[in-house]
Amino acid sequence: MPGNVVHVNNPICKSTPAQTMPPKKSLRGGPVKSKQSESPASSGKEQEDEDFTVDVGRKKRKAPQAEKSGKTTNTGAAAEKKVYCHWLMKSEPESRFEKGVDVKFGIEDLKALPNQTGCWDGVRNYQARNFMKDMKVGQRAFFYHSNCKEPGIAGLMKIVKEAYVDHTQFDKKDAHYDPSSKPENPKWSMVDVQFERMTKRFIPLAELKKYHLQHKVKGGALKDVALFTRARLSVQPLTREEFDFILSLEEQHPI
DNA sequence: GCCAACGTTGGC
DNA sequence: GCCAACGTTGGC
Repeated sequence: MPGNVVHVNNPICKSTPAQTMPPKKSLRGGPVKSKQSESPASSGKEQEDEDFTVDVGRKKRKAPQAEKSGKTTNTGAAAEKKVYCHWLMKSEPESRFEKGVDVKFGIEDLKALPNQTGCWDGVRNYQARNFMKDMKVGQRAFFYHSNCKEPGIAGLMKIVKEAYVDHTQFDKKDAHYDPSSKPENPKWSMVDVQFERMTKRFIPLAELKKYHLQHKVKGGALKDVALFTRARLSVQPLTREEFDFILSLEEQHPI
């Protein structure tokens, strides 16, 4: 573990939710409490999730600047919002300095945190943030290694706390400080995630791309996967089919 | 290090 | 609201 937990910082996680830490490096203390137990969603049984769409009536254009998420221009008509239950979240496993701060945070870093749990902070893109706001406790996400020697999926994690204010937006020392965001009206959110397991084998981006290209032609689960159709999004939704297909690759020989 | 894709900003 | 300039992401 990082000598001092201190800066595991990335577009991601640092702190451990629960955690009481020396006041000094605060940040880390994490966001307040982490009641990991009583989580709404996971009470009772694992709700078998299936993707579906919800009628959200007409969209209210709130207004923040560029806050348009999809291309759904919505002129009054009823809008539909797809509900996802599976996710892919990107983080960089290799050191890189942003504003003097190392943003490295690979799956091993998550695993090394107390309770193998951390908060996914640093997301500064509205679409990605909105997807995090849609996440529910108990849902699974792939931990994707980006901007590194071998990009691809390294493991699985679970959402253990739903979206709440990302405190790093107010921290001048943080790599993702956002001076335009005010505490009275925070712009950015984060969720807490817990390491679940490594995938049985690393699933390289290049392999996923081969399937994507193949599926675009012949049809298949990955024909529209966000990893390629919305490549720059750091938090992406996956349909159940996409998630299951990718997970099944663990058992297959690489192509 | 290059650069394509695409998100954000800000003038008009 | 349009759109050019600019900035960022992230594969290669």
